[in-house]
Amino acid sequence: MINVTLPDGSVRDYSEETTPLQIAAAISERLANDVIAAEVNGSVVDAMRPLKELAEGTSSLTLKLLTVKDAAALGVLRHSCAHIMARAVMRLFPGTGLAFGPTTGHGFYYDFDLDQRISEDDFPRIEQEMAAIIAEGEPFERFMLSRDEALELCSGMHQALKVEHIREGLAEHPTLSFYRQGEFVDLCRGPHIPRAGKIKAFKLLSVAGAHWKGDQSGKSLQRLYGTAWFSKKDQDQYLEQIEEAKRRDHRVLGKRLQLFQIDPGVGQGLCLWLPKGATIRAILEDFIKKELLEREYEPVYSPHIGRVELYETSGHFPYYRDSQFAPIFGHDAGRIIDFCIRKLQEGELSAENEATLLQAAEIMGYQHEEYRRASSIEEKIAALRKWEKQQERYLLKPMNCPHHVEIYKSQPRSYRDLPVRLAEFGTVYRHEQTGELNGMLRVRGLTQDDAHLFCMPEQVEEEFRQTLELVQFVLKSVGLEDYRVQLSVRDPASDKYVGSEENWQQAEASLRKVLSESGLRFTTCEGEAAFYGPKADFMVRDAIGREWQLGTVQLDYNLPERFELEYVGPDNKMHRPVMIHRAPFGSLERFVGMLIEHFAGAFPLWLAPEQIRVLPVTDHVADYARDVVKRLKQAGFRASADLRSCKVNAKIRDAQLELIPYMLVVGPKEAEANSVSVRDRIESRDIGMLTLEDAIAKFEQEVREKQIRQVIKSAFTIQQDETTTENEY
RNA sequence: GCUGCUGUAGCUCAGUGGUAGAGCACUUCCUUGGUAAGGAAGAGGUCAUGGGUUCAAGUCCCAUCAGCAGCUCCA
Repeated sequence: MINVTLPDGSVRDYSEETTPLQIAAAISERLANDVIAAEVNGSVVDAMRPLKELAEGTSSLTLKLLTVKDAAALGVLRHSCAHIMARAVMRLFPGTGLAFGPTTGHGFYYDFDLDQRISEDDFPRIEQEMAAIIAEGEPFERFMLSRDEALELCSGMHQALKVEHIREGLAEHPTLSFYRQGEFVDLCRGPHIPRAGKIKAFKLLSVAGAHWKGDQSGKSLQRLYGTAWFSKKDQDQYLEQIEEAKRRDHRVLGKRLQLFQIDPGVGQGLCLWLPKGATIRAILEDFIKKELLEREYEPVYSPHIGRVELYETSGHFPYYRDSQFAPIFGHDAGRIIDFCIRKLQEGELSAENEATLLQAAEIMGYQHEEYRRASSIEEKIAALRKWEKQQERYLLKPMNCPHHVEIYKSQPRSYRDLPVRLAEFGTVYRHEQTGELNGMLRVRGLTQDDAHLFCMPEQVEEEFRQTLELVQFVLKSVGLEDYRVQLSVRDPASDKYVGSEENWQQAEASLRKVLSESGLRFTTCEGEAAFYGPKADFMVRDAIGREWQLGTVQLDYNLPERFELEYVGPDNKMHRPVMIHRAPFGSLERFVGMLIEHFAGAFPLWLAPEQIRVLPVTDHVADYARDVVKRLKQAGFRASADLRSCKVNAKIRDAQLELIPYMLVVGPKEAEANSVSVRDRIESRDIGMLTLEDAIAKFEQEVREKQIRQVIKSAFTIQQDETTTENEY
């Protein structure tokens, strides 16, 4: 007998062969019908497995029956739907190789190894086949095999990837679980729904390429994405949210509202801020500048390029070489010498090519006596490097920190001067892979609202605390109040990090301590730290529930060491300061792109590029309209008049579509009374006639308070983390 | 960077190997109006670029460039 504790606290004994499904059936037939899976001792398992398996050798367990009402059950449903999709694909495309088929935040995918291309045109027949499988309602059956049996089964089914995975990825597992549904058998950890009929709504969404085990050099697979739900209604809501996200796309709105442009003639990932977009950015910049002055930051400016040595010292150049724009060489032969060094290091330079390259470098003016004398590869590299260092080499700056470090070093610092807080809207350039570029969200030239704080070790926690407070303050000012912090620490097993063990431990401990004390929600991510230090990233949820990585605070004990930063302590000895890198918005491109989507283009009054438009009813009141605009501008508003000789209806429609917060309709009546009829974009109606003074006072208050009167939200409320479930099998 | 899809007027998009199309926007004229589109006329094109196949290419093929989706990456 097994002792089972149910969520209501009741305890009962069941025979070892009893399944959670049978327990449900004993309670009520309806419950049994609703059961999707079970939660035993906190983990989700099949409802069709006998208790003795689930108890894992013990004689008691806690059991929760998961039904369509439990979010955890949705993942089980979707994973089963992935199996059904795979089954349908195998029926329609014989010879399909199976890779992995996990669930995602809102659905599932399955990777297929298949020569024939699946396109969206194939979706209807795949969906039809899936519907047929679901209608048959066959059960999912679990069975266990030894490694040898599993290998035999998978190779018998010609599933080479599964065979490989059992041999390599699952080498530690003595036995392996499989699930059978009709003729379809798949190596799978489970759990699954009892029968296919539980799936009430599903849809294939897209097909795209993927790599076997996420390895870029691995086999190319076709990934089919889909979603599945307990009800048609849930699915419709989800699909509507996808449509809503499309409607908000900042690339579409940015074009329609003339906020920014990315022009192939200028270059991939290089953003042109059009006047309206630039206005939003300028307002945000002014807002932050003012805030930083109050918090005793000092403004600095630094150039867009710097000597390569600067980034060699910082470590950025060697670490991120492939994602930077190529260095600018002052000497014609610089590029050839640089190429030779790299190829020598990689051992890929043939004697013939070496001679050719050197001859070319010589023609360009490289003096190579020392190189000729070199007898080993190391000596050759040293000779080339020595020459290289005598030449000018510049890099478009990928980070602002080295420049700010040099500013710190420009004078001797006393402990009395610390903390030194250097702030700059620093524009940096990164040669992101073409496939990564995405509107303003991922660009090659970006401006960070950057600052570097240099402080004594004992000041670190207080500075970090204040920085967290600043980030929270600025996010709140734009109405973003739903966020969590992700603490990214190093992966102890990796060697990509610079600096000593003590420094890392100290940095991570400080961040963790302050975060814990702050009361902020935070999660820890191993292996996500920057190469020079741990960081706390702000993950902000927007109006329709999507999460964005915006602000970041990073703690750095390493750059001060690399650049040998110092200050004179009270003991009259030299000490090493600690650096904090921080950017509350992250980059202005990304931040504004995110804001466009968050507000769906309808910015609050204090941020709207055009705040007020004056609409004369007839040409006869054009002069009065101009006068109103003039007075609005004198009061500090961004306003214009629509003086076209068309009907006021048309002017209103255009202003509404341009998402201008307020429209002031003026006709003979208003001109007579020195007043305006205010139309509110949000309410989409006339809210009455005010004197111009009263209207200005109303708008001024709204701007002063940074009121956010409307955030267009999605009706969609079912939200889960966008994390893909770990897919061990 | 990889896999796939896409590229026609300023925008959104039709276009079956045989003379380049629509709606909106734009320009001009008429209209002078009261809270989401008044009317008419006009202008606007190297069909992304470069090759190829063909009597004939926007349409078929190849390459390049750019965009999109996903993968991989993100200081």
